[in-house]
Amino acid sequence: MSRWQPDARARLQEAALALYGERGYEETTVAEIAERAGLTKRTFFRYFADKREVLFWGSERLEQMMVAAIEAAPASASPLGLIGAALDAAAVRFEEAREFAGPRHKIIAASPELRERELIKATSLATAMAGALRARGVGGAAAALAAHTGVTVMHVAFEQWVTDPGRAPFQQVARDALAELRDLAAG
Amino acid sequence: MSRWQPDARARLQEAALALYGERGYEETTVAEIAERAGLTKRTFFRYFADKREVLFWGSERLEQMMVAAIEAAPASASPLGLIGAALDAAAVRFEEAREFAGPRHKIIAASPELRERELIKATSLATAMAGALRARGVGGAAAALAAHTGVTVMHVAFEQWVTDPGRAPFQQVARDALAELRDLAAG
DNA sequence: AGAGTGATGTCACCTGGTGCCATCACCCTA
DNA sequence: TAGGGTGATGGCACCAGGTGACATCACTCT
Repeated sequence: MSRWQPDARARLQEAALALYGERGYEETTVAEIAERAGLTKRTFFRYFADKREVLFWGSERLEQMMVAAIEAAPASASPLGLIGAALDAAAVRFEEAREFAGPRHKIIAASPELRERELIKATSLATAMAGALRARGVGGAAAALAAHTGVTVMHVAFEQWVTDPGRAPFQQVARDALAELRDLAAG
Repeated sequence: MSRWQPDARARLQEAALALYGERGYEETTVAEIAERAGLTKRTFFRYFADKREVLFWGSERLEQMMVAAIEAAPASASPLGLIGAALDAAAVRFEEAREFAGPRHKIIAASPELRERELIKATSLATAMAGALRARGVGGAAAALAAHTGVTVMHVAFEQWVTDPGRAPFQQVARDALAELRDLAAG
């Protein structure tokens, strides 16, 4: 019998998601999360930089996957095609965590503090994507604009996907959203 | 002789700007800001919701001015023309506070916490502008996209303006940036 | 068997932020 | 002119997020 249960990080994440969902983010204390996970406040802060970050752990992984998708796209791809490839990669990631997406999204939407954190993650993602686009030869200003727009499209699609009772695959929703953008830009 | 000096809010803002600039945001405590302004911590929090907000007071005013500019634009204006009108209004506001723009921008750029706050202000601004665009007949999704893009252009222009030693008027920098965007979208 | 290592607990501490009540200058009115 | 609002401020206690320093204990390696 080991002294410590395994997967402390995952237990903390589950406990946080549950408590934030039950009582709300602000009404939940870090000590309560830790207790529910069978740990202490101090240990919580060893795994997560702050009370918000527990909901965003893994966002670097999404960033890596979308950047990799841009890097791996065929040489013939247009800038918008590269964004499409990145969105396909995001689809894979979102479907992986499908079960948590809804509750997590609801919690974040309800708290300004968490929305702030989400926005800075989105900016970080857009910056990384812009770098990847530049490496693929997309011009500087266009790269930043395309990346930010791509992230905006992703959020729009995510919102639809997560609130859609039928739950069409994210990939399809995202592709539709991107096509809509294309029409808007053309029209 | 009155018990209180006038303009407590302005004094707190000046003290905060000075201290954040001298020591950095995180290294400055609210008690220190209050003391420098001849007040107490408790009073600081009567004027500002938190330690960050002292740098963002007045952002509703910018929002109002940009929205008003969209509402007042000639009926013949295109969506991009409406964004241009909003940027002109922003120019008026920025030139008003020209002397503080540089230090303030530097402080915000140096602190993730402050960047988060700036991002949520930008989102709020974009949302308000999108509403004004819709009221002017711009279609729903296009309105949101145009508004967010407009705010992005504003930030790009601001960055150039604030770091430019020659300090061309913001209006001119913003118009150039908008023209660049137009070319990108067309090309 | 003993030293080393890594995850955790414990404790003290600082700071942001809030609720509650006291204080005091000013204004208004009788 | 006395006295009762009123509004801005101070003072204080308190909670929660977050951190540094050190102790503890299971496990591993030699």
